[in-house]
Amino acid sequence: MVQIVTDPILKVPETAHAIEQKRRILEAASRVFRRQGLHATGMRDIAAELDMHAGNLYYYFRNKHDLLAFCQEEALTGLLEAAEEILASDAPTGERLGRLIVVHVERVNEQTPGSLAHLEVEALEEPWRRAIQERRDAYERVYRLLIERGVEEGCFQTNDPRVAAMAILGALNWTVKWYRPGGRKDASEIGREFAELLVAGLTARAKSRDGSH
Amino acid sequence: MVQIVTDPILKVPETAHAIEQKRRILEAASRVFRRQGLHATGMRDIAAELDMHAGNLYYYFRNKHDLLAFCQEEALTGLLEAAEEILASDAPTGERLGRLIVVHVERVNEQTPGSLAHLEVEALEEPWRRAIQERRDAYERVYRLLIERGVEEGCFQTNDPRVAAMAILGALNWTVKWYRPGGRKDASEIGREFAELLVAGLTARAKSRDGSH
DNA sequence: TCACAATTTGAACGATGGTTCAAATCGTGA
DNA sequence: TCACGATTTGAACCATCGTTCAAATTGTGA
Repeated sequence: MVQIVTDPILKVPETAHAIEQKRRILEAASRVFRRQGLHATGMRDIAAELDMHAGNLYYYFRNKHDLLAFCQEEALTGLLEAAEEILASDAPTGERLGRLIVVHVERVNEQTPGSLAHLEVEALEEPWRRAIQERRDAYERVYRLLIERGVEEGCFQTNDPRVAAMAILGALNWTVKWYRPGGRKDASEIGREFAELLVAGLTARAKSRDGSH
Repeated sequence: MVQIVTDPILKVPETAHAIEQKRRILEAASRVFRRQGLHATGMRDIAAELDMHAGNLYYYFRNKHDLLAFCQEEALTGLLEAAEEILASDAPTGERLGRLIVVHVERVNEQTPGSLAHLEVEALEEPWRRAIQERRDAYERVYRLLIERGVEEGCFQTNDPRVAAMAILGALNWTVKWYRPGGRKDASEIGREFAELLVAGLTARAKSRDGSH
């Protein structure tokens, strides 16, 4: 994982135990953030989730922002890797966008750490915020570039690919506000229905524009 | 404005000055909430925005939750009124949905108090939370019912009107995270482009389903 | 001008939560 | 078994923030 802060690196011996503890702390933090909400979660809550004391968290993380940024970093890394994989495939553009949508909804709703990716970057202070914001921007660009490519190919039609990308990402990100595992539909189904709606919104007008249907 | 808390009503003489002060406080609170973020805004910040002291806020509002709920209540009232007006019109269903979308984006981004409507209801405690959640649910139902009506009429096609409604509302609500007044496009333009994309996503497959085009 | 209600002030209080760190405990290799 | 590094504890500290309220100030009607 790329070091994302510019302060002197916190010196923790990279023992197997330390690596495992950091992973456990990040996972616990994500669960509690998701369950209680970001702002209602304190360091004591995260520590309690692991039957440890808050002081211990500071052995592995510089401060709360450091911990939160690691959570978001990991989530964004997962999304970016998934995005690269999908972009590298030779599927049609519309199908690629659809798969991006499904993967996004799945990852932010069904996997920890996941739900915090770029959702509340404003809860971070500098320099963590900038680091995460850049990763987030890179992820948004994936959507915009894919939409632009679709417009070039003639299979999408939109006046402003960036606005379309933001609309799509908004729909996807807002799912963490209302979707709960264990309901009538799982995140994959939600993702697929979102993909149908949102991709159709782009392709429909391309079809009616070029008259071929 | 309907009294939304069940605690004994805070006794403030309804003088012209008091009414004007509450309005000014709500407007200032919305501005600061919007500028700094809900959780980074304290009572002292809101008071400072009006060159007054935090203690004074407690003359007009029971507590911070009361103030926040008033903000959200006002925003939701505006949205619900606009929704009722649009539903009462005799425009085609797709056009009505489009107008709802535009009005929503405009209201949450260009008007104070606006941006806080149902965005962070989880920041409220009971009984304020329940009151706002009910209003919010009523507003979501407007979208779902309109989509269901469109499906019945054959101009929309979707497997799950509720999921479609949530996708649309997610796209709309997320605009407060990234849209800033003064950019290349105003909120109305953003709203119109959203409407094109999202309504097209519903109508497109209805067209391809019934084969008439 | 005065009495009184309305309104504002601003210091203080209590709770919360991030953070620190000396001491204690644990784990490991010799 | 022991020394030493790794890790954890947990109380304390400090800052912040919501809230209170006695006192002061302002506004208004008689």
